[in-house]
Amino acid sequence: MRYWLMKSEPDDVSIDDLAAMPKQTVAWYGVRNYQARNFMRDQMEVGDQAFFYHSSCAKPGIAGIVRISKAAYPDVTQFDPKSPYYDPKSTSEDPRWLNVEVKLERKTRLVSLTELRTHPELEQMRVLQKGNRLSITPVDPAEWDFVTRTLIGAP
DNA sequence: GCCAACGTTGGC
DNA sequence: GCCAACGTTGGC
Repeated sequence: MRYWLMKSEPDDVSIDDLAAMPKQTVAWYGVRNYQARNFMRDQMEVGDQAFFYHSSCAKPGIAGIVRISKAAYPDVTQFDPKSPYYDPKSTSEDPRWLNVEVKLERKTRLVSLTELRTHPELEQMRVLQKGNRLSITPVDPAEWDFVTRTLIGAP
């Protein structure tokens, strides 16, 4: 069982959008980076928990907690010429891109990026490292505990 | 296999 | 909109 941080642009899918989805579940489509894909393919398991992180927006930060509800399978948007995530080099026989599905566990207060940066306990967190661009990053259990217990608190 | 050019990410 | 950092592409 592992912990993760998954970035989403709230203009695309926000924590409130997820809360409004049927079954509060959404396919994590659109990942077009091999390292992030490999995390989903090789390491993510149903039941893993992840921070739902708002990126590329006015208030970047952790907005909720989700759980992996379905293991990786081919991302349908790669085959759709109308999708911004279309990949003409990918074929259904040998799909290049995958997605898992996640289910909302709970919405949290917005723990901003600037707040995360103030805590020495989180210095090593992948998402805080300079130049980090990965949309899916592993979260150390100690970091997970610190954020959930100390910063977010009980539901 | 190298590496320059180019495209993307994402905070500010 | 800017720009640093990084990934990908493609010529050689």
